[in-house]
Amino acid sequence: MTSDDRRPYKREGEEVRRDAMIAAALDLIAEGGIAAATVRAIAEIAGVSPGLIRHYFKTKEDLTRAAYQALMERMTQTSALVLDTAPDGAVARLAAFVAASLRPPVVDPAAMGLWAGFIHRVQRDPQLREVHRTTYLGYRDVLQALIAALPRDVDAATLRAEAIACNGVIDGLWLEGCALPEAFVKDELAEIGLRSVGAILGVDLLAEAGKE
Amino acid sequence: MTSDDRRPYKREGEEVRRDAMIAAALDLIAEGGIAAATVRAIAEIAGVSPGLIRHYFKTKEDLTRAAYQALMERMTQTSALVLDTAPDGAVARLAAFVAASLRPPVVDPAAMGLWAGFIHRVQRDPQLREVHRTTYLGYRDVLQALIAALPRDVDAATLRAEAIACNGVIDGLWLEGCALPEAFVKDELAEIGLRSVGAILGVDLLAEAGKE
DNA sequence: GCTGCAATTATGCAAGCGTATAATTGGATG
DNA sequence: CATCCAATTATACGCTTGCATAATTGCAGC
Repeated sequence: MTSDDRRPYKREGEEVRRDAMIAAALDLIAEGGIAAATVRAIAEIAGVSPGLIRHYFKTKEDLTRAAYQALMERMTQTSALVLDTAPDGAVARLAAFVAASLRPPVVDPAAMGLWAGFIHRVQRDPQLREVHRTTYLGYRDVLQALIAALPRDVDAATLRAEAIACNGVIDGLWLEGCALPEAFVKDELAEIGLRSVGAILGVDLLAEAGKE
Repeated sequence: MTSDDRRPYKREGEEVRRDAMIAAALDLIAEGGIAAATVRAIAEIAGVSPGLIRHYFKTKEDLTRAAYQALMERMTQTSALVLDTAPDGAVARLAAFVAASLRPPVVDPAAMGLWAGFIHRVQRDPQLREVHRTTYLGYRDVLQALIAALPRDVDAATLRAEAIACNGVIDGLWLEGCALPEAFVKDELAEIGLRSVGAILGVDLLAEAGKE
């Protein structure tokens, strides 16, 4: 005999379901922190019963790992996208990259909340740590390549230090912009970033950025 | 009739107990994330029964708020402490302050984990947000005062932008040093920070910092 | 259309959570 | 040294959590 109040469902491939669960987890963490991403809540947003999560992820920690990896890949992808539409010229490209990193949608409180929510696990879980290291260094390498393309003459050690410093400026300003959005007027952060990175590198990025 | 297996205790003043609970909460969050800071665990580490927490903090959220405030005050205080023993001269004092912010014990993975753990609540809880704003701006004011003391001639708006930028550099480098401690050799971050802040302000901080 | 099986849902459980409330006790006060 | 009250502990309750397991169902292949 068949029970009649059982939720109807549609069969889906494994990938569809996994992606839906990961997306749901990220949405929940972004909005309500790690604590909000319970198995039941994730299931509800993914349009699925809680049991199915267990079916696709051996444990909740597994789902968390997958979500973090997806997040980092998405962020890296977004950064790469900025470069595709950047203008010609080394200085202009660097300026565009810096400015884009300090404006919405990159500067976004929700993104920071998401990132911060994972930090603790990243520090403890070696697998997550490796994902973090790779993506962070990947971003810095892109920045370093942009700096290296500038019409200057510097040695490798200086270049590395400059890349770290510029990355630090960008990260720090990004952080402050996310944490206290109302403390800065529109484009203030981008201007400060351009001026600071320019000062560190001895290049005028502000003039170049205004041209677009 | 008195029960005989009841835990003996010593009476303490309110402040002693509150401090102990706050310290216990911070320790737990630092080690195991926000999730580890349960009422029972906090009580155990504070050497107290769980019920007492409810007695001194109306709700757990209250304790969380107090812990965050204590954390932020401690961090600012630690950085500012250097100023007491800093050498004379505006440039040297600024250099000492910047360098101290980019070395242990300020640069500390546990501190970052702690900070990250609070971020989400900071974004949503207006009271926590106010604590964050105040302490953040407090730190920036100290930095801005140090910059203003430099033997230069700049207007107020430029000074503010410079303070934000320098704060951004420091925050960003601090973050990277905490997140990937093994990615930098000793004092590398401090040197990069000094060079970058110096470049932004048009002052040579590195030469000055080496003198101590 | 029937069958079989993976995909999916439903149910249950033990543990841990924050909080409320009642009972006990330490130690200053007289 | 008896008293008394705030400081403290103990107990219990209602929820939620992650996870295990059993029951059901959609749908492709015959």
